[in-house]
Amino acid sequence: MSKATAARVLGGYGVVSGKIKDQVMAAAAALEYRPNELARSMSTGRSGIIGIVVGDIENAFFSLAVRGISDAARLAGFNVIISNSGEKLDAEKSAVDLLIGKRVDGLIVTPARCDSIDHLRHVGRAGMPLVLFDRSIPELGVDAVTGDDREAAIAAARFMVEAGHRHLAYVSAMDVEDGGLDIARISNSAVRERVEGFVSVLTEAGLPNPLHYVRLGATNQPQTDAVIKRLLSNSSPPTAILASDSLVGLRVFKSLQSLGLSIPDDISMISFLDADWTSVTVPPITVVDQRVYEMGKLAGERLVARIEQIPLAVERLRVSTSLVIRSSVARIGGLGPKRDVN
Amino acid sequence: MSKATAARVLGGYGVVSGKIKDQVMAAAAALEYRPNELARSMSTGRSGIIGIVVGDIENAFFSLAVRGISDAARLAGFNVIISNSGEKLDAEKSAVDLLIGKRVDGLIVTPARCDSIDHLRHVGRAGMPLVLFDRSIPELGVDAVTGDDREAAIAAARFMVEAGHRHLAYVSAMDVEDGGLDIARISNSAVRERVEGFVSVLTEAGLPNPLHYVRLGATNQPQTDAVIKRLLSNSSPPTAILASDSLVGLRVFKSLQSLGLSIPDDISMISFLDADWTSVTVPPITVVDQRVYEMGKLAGERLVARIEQIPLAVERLRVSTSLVIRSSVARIGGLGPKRDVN
DNA sequence: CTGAAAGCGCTTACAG
DNA sequence: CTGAAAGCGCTTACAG
Repeated sequence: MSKATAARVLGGYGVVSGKIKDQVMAAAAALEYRPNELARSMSTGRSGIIGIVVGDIENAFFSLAVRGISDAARLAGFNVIISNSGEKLDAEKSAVDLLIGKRVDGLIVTPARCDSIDHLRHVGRAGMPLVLFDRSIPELGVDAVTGDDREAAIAAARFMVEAGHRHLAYVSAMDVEDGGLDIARISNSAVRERVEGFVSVLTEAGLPNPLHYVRLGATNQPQTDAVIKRLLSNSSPPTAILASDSLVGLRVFKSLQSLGLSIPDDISMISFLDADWTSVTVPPITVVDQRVYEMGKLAGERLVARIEQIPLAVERLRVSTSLVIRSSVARIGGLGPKRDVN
Repeated sequence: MSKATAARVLGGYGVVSGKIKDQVMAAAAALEYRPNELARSMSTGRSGIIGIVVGDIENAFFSLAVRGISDAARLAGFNVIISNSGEKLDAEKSAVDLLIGKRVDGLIVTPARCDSIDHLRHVGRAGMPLVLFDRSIPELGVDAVTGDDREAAIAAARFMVEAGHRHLAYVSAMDVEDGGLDIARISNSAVRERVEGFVSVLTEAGLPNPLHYVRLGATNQPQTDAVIKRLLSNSSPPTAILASDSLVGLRVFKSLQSLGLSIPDDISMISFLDADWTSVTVPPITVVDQRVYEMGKLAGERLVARIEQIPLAVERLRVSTSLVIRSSVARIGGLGPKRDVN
């Protein structure tokens, strides 16, 4: 029989008689035939692959997200190929290029910077849908799935303020080039919005200098130790710290621990992400639960819808967060903070 | 000029004059040309992709390993495509099939079961090198990168025995079908070897019933709670627990905590893997440091060497582990265990 | 229902 | 140094 006929049954397209079909299947099984997906993709123009570029696969935030995306992808018959940018713009650029080269059917990326978008425009021009994850870039005109970062930070900060805290710090891992901190110029929209929310609560509460204790650059343990030490050496040091993600949170926790400070008696803290470690420390840590799996799933579903050309308005999808209250925030009484630290 | 010439400069092969080269490059840049890697792979027979099938990407063990593999791959000019088996044989089979279909240049897989290997033989027959990760299957005749699981378990068990413990438990997440426990039939070689090591120490120390407290099936929190409860309801319950991985370790920790037991006064424990959470608990947990990143890197390098057809004997590469002693194992004095639990 | 041809976008010899 | 042809393994119309 002809190759075309065999191809029809193996490829599952066209029409073939039952008898021949059986013969082909038998032969294919005997020869351990597996279709060459590469060739198939070349003809059909679809690779069946979704490309993902995340900041750091070792970060629980991203690995959970990846599982969400993968589950959505698998359900729709897609596979995923994952790249790590390490939150470096250059790595992100080449990852995107590579994935375009592999002719993925669509891309999900966590942009390291929201102010450098040429490489992201390429993907649209290459005819592939793109959905942004965790961070949004309105100018790009593509879908984005994020948390409700502003509201989350507001809830966390408000919780601390209501507990009586007057000096609150926000600590993030974001790399910063210059010393000056201009909120509007924070290039990661998630961090920017969190800081905005944080600052708005402090302003609302009539606290002075809301930006005073906002610190970026806690990218590793030594850096974090330095950040914390500087924070606490202040004349009226913060009594509560909001950590921008669970990695930062863990580092802050370790810093505090190594300084011999006890939580929440000496200092209070809240961390983003309901990570493993937050529930087994003493005390357990109050966290912002981000529902990352849902975020990933939503992003995956959205991308699939785009690939399948379902008509949809470009949107920013926000997944709501909630505060999981544990025991890391002290209630501070009467006149000013109770502390015995310096 | 001809397509062939343009292809030569874009593809970086053959010889082209400098002048023409510049023209082509300029035109390519203007048109935002990206080579179609699919087509390239079809012609060359190389996809530049390494396939990875892991048990669970959310498990820190695997995400660290994936980073090791990815780093090795990237250094050699390969990209990775990751699949999750969830430790399910069926999912693993289809992942392997899929990756073969994608014509990856080689595969690294963490076999869910070491006693079901047909699908793994396929990859060799499809002409692709395979390296096993974390678990070894000698019959398959392919490279494997593992920890020194036997020695690691021996070191951990010995540490406990030397601290005076006489009743030691081993808890793992492995799924088991029947109730009976036959070490030789544990289908995950890493777990089997750890149990062997564990048992050998108990035997050597002249302790009765070395298998008595070996428990599998701690696959989630409720299961683990049940396992722990059963263990402790024994007439002479274990005074020390060795957890087979960091997920099990965390669950065991939480179980113990929820029972109101304090570590190490009421009960001691050691966990495999130097995971995040193990250093911030009270007390910090003594762990088996598995150097997973190195394992991943080694596996990646080995696979690359195979892809590049460097002649090498088939080997099992073992990455040594070490015990990180913290404070979760109590020294038990004089006559029998000191405990006040039931 | 089945066959023969063209094409996907590259690379690889083979000529000129 | 450059061009024209063949081929990688599929799918997609188009005939029969």
